[in-house]
Amino acid sequence: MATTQLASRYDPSAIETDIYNRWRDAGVLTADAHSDATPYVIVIPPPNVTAVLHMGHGLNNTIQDVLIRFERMRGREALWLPGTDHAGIATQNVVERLVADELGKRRQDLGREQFVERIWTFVHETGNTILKQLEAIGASCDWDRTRFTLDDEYSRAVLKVFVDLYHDGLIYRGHRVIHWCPRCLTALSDEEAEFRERDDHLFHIRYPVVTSAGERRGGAISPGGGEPPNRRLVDSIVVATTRPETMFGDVALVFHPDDERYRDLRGQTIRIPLTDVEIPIEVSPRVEREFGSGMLKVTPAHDPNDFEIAGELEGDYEMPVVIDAEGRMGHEPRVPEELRGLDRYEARERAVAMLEQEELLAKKEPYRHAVRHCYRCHTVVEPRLSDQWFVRMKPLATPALAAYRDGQLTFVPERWGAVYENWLTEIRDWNISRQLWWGHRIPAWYCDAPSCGHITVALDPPAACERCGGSVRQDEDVLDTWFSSWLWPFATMGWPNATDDLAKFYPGHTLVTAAEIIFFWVARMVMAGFYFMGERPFSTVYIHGTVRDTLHRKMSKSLGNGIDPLEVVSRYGADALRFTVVAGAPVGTDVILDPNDLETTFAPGRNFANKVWNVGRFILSNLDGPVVAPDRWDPAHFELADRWILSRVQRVIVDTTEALERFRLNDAANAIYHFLWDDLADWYVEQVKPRLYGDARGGEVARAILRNVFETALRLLHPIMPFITEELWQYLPQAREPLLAKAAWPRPKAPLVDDEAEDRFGRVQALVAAVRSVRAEYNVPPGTEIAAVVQPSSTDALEAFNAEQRTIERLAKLKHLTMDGAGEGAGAHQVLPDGSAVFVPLGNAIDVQKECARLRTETARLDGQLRGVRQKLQNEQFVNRAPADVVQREREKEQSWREQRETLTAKLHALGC
RNA sequence: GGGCGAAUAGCUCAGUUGGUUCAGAGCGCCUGCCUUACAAGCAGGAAGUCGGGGGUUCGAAUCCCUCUUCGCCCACCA
Repeated sequence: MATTQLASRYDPSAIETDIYNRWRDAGVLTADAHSDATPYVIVIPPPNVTAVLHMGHGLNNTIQDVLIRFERMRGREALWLPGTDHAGIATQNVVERLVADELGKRRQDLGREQFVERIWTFVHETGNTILKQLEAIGASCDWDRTRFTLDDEYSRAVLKVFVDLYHDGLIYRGHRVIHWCPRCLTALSDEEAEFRERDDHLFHIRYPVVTSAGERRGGAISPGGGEPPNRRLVDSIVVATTRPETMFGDVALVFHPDDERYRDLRGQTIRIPLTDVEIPIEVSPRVEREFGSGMLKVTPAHDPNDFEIAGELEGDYEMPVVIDAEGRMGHEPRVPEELRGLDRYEARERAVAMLEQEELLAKKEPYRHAVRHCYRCHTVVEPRLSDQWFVRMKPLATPALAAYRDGQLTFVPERWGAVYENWLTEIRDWNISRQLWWGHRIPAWYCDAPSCGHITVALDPPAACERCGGSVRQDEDVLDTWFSSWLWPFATMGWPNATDDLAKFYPGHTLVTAAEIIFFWVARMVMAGFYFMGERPFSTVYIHGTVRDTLHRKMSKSLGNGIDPLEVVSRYGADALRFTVVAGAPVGTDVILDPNDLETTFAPGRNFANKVWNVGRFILSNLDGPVVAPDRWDPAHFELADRWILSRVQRVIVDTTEALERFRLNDAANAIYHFLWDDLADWYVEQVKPRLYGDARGGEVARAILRNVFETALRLLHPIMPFITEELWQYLPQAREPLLAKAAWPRPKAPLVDDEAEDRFGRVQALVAAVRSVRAEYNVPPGTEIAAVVQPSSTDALEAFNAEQRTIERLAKLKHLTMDGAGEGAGAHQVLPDGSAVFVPLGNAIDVQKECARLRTETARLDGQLRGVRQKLQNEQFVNRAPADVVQREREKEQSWREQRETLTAKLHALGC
C-alpha cells in the first residue's frame, strides 16, 4: 500500500469503523474456551439496559479495554464478557414515563402482562444501544458471549439461587419496617435508600397527660435537670419530632430509664394530640437523653428504630399503619378526619396548623438532617411495616471477608479494601423483594387455604401446595436487580451447568468499577462466588475515579454538565477520547473534564494521534529500501544515536509494561507519549534523515532501526490507542502478525540497554539546545547559518560531539561546529550541564551587557547550588549517615558545578565584564 | 457522629522507596518560524515560598501533628 497517499491529517472517522469490523471478522474479540493459553477474564459491569453511553462508561470501559488488549497481546486467552442489566426499578420507571407520554396511561391501566410486554418491546428496540456504542470507543468485548440478566438461561440461574438459599435457610420471609418508595411503590434495600441532607423542621409537640383514671395529673413532673420544655406545663409532655404526621401511629412515649426528669411518669398515660387515643409512657435505653426533651414518640410502623423499641417493650403493642403505600394519610380512626387521604407532607402542614390552634405546638425550629431517599427517583423514603423476603447475610459474608483478609482479593487502590471490609463486618440482612413488575418473579407459591398457609419455594411452579395439596398462587413480587447481578461472573457462563466456559474462565481476574457499587455489587459478587462456585470471582478490584466537571461536580443528565462520548469520538476520534481519560485517570483520583470546552479537553489527545500518524507516515514511506532484520544487525555499524534510541526503547518497554501491570494506566500513557514524541519524532527521526537520503549502508541501518523502533512503539501504544496503531500497522511492510490487536507484546532486550549511549546522546541534546537558545535569544533568522565553538569538558563529551557532529550542525543549524578551545571575538556563551562550554560568534550582533548579565545570573545560580552541596558535604552527619551512593552523587555534583563555575568565570573575564 | 480523600505554574494534573538531574507535563501566555512527516506543527521563553503553622531528620512537595478549605463514604439523635 502506498503510504504517500495517506493524508497529512489523521482522520479517525475514516478508518475506525473499518478497523473495528476487521477485528471482529478476524475473531480477535472472541475468546476460545479450548485454547491452551492462560485465561485472562474481565466481566463488564453490565450497564442498565436503558442506558445511553456517558463519560462514566467511557472511562470504565476504556480502562477495561486497555487491560484486555494488553493481556491479549501478552498471549493470554483474554475474555471480556459484555452484557446488560435489566435494572428493575430504573427500567420500569423509564417505560412508565413512556407509557404516560404515549398513551396517557399508568402502568396499572395496562395491567401487569401488557406492561411487561411493553418493556420487552422497549428492550428489544433499544436494549443494545449502549453495547453498540461501546464499539465506537473500541471496546474489544466478546460479543458472542453477550448476556442479559433476564435471558432465559440466566433467569433460571437466578431462581435456582433463590430456591437453594431458601432451602439452605439463608432466605426467609420477614415482617419488619423496610424502606419504601411511595413513588416507585416498592421496597428498597438499605443500600438503595441513600442518605441526603434535607432542611426540615423539628417540631416540639405537647402530648396531654392523662391519669390512669382519666383525670388530669397535676404537680411538677421533674425535680431537676433544669430542662425548660416540660417545666412550665405540668399537664403535658413535650416531644420533639420531624414528622408530626406520624404521631397518629404512636403507641407509646419512651424516655431513658436513667432519666431522672421523667422517673415518676413511667406507667402513666398520655393522649395523642388531636385524637382521643391514649398511650402509655414507657422506658427504653435506646433513647438519647440529650435530644429534644429526652422523650421519644414510638411509631413502630413508620420508623425502623421505633419498631425495634416497640418490640422490646413489655406487653403486646399494636403497630398501626397510618400512611398508605402512596404516602398518603390512611383512613384509620386514629387519623383525624380532616387529614385522611392527604399527602404526608400536606398532612404534616395541616397537622402542625391544628396543633398550633390547640396550643399544642411548643416550638418549631429549622432542622437540617440526613433523610433516606430512593436512589432511583430521589423521593423521600417512607419507612413501612410489611412482609418481605430477606437474605441472611452474615454466613455469606464470612468467606468474602476471609478472602480479603488473607489477600486472595485485593483492591487497587488499597484503601477501598477497608470500605469493603467495614461493610461486610457490619452487614445486615438484605431485603430482596421488590413490588415491581419488571424482573425475576419470586419462585414462591402461597397456599390458598388459610388453615394451611404453607409456602412452596421451587424452581418450577408446583401444581399444588406441597403440604396440603390445595391450590397455590405465586408471590406477586420480583427480585431486587442486584439479586441477579451478584451472579454475573458465573451465571453469564452457563451456571449451574458445568460448561466449558466455566471451566476455562472462572474464576476471573480483574473487576473494573467505581466505588459507588462496592456494596451493591462487588461485595455481593464475592459472596455469591464463594457460596455457589467455592471460589472468588476475581482477584483484583480496580476502583477508578468518578468523571466530574471543572467544578468537581459529578457529570449528570440533570445538571446538564455531561459530555457525550460519541460526540467526542466523532470530533476527535476514539483514540483521543481513550488517551485523554487514561492519561487523566491516575489510580484513585477523579477524572476532571470540561464539558464547556471540549477543545481544550480533547485536543491534546487528538494532537498526539496526529503526531503518531505523521511520524508513522514519514517512517513508513522511508522503508522502501532494503531493511536488515534485527538478528542480522551488526552493532559495529550503529551510530551513537542508534544505540541511544535502542536503549530508550528497552526502557520504555519496561516502563510501559510495569505501569500496566500495576494498573498505572496514566504512567503507561505518558511513557509511550514521551517516547514517541520526544525521543523518536523530535530526535531520532531528525537525526536519521541524512542517512535516509544519503549513503546506502547508513540508510540500511537507519531504516532497520527505524522500522523496529516504530513497530515496537505501535505495539506499546495499541492498548491505549488501538485504532490508529492498527491502521498504521497495516502499512508496515512484512509485519509478522496481520493484525496488531493479536500481535505480541514487546519484551525488552537487556543487551540493548546502553547507559553510555544515553549519557552521551544527552550531551549532544544539551549542546543543540544551547545553540538553539542562543539563536532564539539573538533572533538569528533560521536561514542564517552560524558557526559555533565547543569546549568539551571531558573525553566522553568530546567523543559524543565528534560522533554526532553532523547531527549537531543540522539540528542547531550550524555552518560548522569547531571542536577545540575557546572562540575569539564577540559572541554568546553557554555552559552545558556537563561543564562543556559553547561559544557562538555573533560579531556586532552581540550585546555585551546582556551577555554579562546572563553569565552573572548563571554564576549566581551555580553559586547557590554549590553552597548547598558543599554545606551538605561538610556536614559530618550527612557524610556519615546518608547512603554512600547519595554522598557520591553529591560529590559528583559538586565537581561538575565547580567546573561549570570555572568555565563561566573564564568567560566573564574574556568578555571583560 | 465516625471514616476516607484532595490542596503543587493562570487552568487540568503528575511527582511510587524522603536525597537541588523532582520542582515537572499538557493546555494557556510571550517571542521567532508555513525548515519537503506533522501549523493538530517546530524552536525558544516567562511563570509556582508544593494550602497555613509546628515537628521528626544530616536532608521534607514527600513522614508525623495541627489548623483552614473543598469533596466523598458510612451512620436507627427521633
